Amino acid sequence: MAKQEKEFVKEITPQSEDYSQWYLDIVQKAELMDYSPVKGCMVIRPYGYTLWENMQQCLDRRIKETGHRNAYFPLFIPESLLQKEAEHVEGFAPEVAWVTHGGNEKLTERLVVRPTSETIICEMYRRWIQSYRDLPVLINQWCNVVRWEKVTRPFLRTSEFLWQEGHTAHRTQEEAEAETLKMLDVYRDYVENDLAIPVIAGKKTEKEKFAGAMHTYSIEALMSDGRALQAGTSHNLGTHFSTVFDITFLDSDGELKYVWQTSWGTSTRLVGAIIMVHGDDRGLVLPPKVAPTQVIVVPIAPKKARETVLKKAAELTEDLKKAGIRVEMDDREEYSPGWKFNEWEMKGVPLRLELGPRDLEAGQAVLARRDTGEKEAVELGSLKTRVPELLAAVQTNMFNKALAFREKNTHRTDDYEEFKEIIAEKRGFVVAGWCGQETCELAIKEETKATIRNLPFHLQNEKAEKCVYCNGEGKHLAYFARAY
RNA sequence: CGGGGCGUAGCGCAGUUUGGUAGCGCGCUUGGUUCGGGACCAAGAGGUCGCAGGUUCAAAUCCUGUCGCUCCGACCA
Repeated sequence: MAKQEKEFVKEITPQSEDYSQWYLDIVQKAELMDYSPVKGCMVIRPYGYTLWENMQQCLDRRIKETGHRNAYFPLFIPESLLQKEAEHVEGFAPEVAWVTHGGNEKLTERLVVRPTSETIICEMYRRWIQSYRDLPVLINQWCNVVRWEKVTRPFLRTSEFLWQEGHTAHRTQEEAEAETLKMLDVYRDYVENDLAIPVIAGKKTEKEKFAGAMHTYSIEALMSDGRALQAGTSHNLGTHFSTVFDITFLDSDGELKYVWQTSWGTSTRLVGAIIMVHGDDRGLVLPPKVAPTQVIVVPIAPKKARETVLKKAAELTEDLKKAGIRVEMDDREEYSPGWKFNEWEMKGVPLRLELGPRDLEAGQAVLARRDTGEKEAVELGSLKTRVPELLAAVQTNMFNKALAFREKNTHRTDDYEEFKEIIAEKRGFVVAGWCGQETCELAIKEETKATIRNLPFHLQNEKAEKCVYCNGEGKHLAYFARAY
């Protein structure tokens, strides 16, 4: 079977041969994106953009369900605003794009193209917030941001990318912390249930936190090559920004106080995660909940039966569409059924419905799953119930498969030699004790290229034996990995 | 930003060593036959050889510069 697969999809470099090339082949051949004339930027093609739109919908619904509303802030930020929060500027200065001219005239103050919108949003919050009655402010924005990257990869790191950024302001520290954690959990729920990607939720170390945050939480996923990917972050900004932007409110006790803020984001990078968590040598494998096309109908229409087959196939397509399924029929005459099978598998469509003369005679259709390759014959009358069942089964199976892979590739050790060996050879996550010292964190990074992805919540009550590096007291259990 | 690789038709490549009419496969167009895992026949279209200079009677080929993609390292969603 393995040999056969290779033959079928000659367009795509096998993962085992060159994982990076495999990834680059997929993003282009599956028509998710194309390179643009602008260095480091990409064009998201309709197939990729529909995927993104579906992802947006899933997350946007959750963001709204938790009481947030969408708004839009400007693309340009005056230099003086960005400069206000010292840590924040320092973090972003090397990668901002500057606007220096309007037409032919030099601007009196340079503008940055937003790398993130904390500063401009804070500038507005200062005007909008006066009383504790104005709080909390719960706003989200879907937009593009620009970070002048030196090394780019489609979806994973591009100079311009799409994302959502939530920005909230609260009356108390406790409320802000609760919001930060709540939104991280919204991300976890979204990524696990809609994208079928299991994640580790936890706290970032001081070294890895967002520039300007009091502390940062993240969800971390494991790609099929054993490298980790940060899938979403949620920051408790404390009063760092409200202090410098002077966002104050009069509390019920008559005292003027600074608001407590949060911000949180996920980006088109998650498209890259879907590709690398679920994809195989045949191409993309898309989770049914976000797949642009959930079912592709391929009629097998030899001349003598063409009309009856096409008619029935169109009818089935219509029925499934009415049942709320994203279904398309591929009745192009210039391609053979086999060619279409490979094409749609490469594009990751979760379910294929084959309908040929033999099926018609038997009053059935064949359903083929993208995730397992399994085929089954289904009575035409049962399709409307069987298709949703199978889509749900594919979704669940994809998550379980990814979870099993992550568990298999998560190793626990307190021995540094073993640690190095795992990171170098097996990759994946290594769970190890850490003393909390940045010196150890840095040394490990230098020697192994592995970073602390986060200090996971699910292990926060468990005692670490010792620091895997210095053998000192183990303050935390940390997830280490090489990361994208 | 440092080190390596690659830029020739939409895609994958040959041609560069030794300068002399720009080629192959796939794809594309037209017509016909096909259709249960990338079908076949026939006839066509398509390239300022990444870009800019230079050497030469003559440059895809030699020299200089530059841009892009990519891989490996330092910074980031």
